[in-house]
Amino acid sequence: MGESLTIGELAKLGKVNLETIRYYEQQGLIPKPPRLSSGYRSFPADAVNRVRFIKQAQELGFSLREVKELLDLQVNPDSTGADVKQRADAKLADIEEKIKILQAMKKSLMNLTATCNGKSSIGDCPIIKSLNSDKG
Amino acid sequence: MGESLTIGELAKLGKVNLETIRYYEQQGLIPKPPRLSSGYRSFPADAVNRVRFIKQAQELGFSLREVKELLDLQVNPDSTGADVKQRADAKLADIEEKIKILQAMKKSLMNLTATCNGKSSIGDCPIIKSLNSDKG
DNA sequence: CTTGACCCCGTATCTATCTACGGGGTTTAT
DNA sequence: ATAAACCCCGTAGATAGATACGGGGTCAAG
Repeated sequence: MGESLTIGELAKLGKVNLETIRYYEQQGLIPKPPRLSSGYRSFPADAVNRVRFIKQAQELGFSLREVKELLDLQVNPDSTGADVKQRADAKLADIEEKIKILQAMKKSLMNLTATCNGKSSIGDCPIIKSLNSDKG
Repeated sequence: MGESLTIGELAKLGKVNLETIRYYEQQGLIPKPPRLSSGYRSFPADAVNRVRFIKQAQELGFSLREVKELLDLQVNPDSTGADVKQRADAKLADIEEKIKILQAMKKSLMNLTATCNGKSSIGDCPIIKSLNSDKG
């Protein structure tokens, strides 16, 4: 353990473009890594996890700004525990909301595949309807 | 019921910009509405649900292209049930994956708030680590 | 029958998130 | 010690998803 990575290695392991790494660094999503005497970046091995986390969170509909907020929850050591808790709770609410909606979508889709299980025409199976339950 | 909406009303009810409605129509996410003699669009009342669905799905990380695929599941009447089922199952897998990741994030966050419950400094509560369980 | 709010369309502009380019140093394998 | 492969930086270009602009019709109230 404790291997360090070049930007290219990190990009490959994180399954993103090399330029994306530089972009994330610029945006403060990845801490600025130390440099070798050559000027090359030298990333710690666990930077891979951070890159993947960013990508996954994005796929869940979080903007990079929001991802940064999530990451800052664990990084910011000068914020009080209470402050962190408050922000974490807000994120938690976001997450729970997403889960709820996804579960409603899942239910509708399962209903759709059950209803239209291999033959009948569909017309208007209620994918949309099962959302929009109550929120405004 | 059966009221029809102007584009402006639809935008307001759907909580999006008016231009966004035209954009969605252009992109095939909203069916082209009939026009009044004036040329004004006349949307059915339930277009609101569609707009909201689109927004919600986006917040869950689906691109507009993917949203369209979801919507087409219910609209396309000339696809066989089996075809629809296959595509629905694919979407279902996407959704379940998202739910899984969100649940992992939720767990980590809850752990974080529990651990750092109002006082201790945090340092490196494992938000990131609990993701990246196994997928590649 | 005018005024303000609303709609039309086409086109241009904006933001977020990358991705590519170009000219140059560095490392590595032969 | 040289060629391939990699990295640096700054800047430009690409893509998705809106948003805005501008010149002009339309509708409803007074």
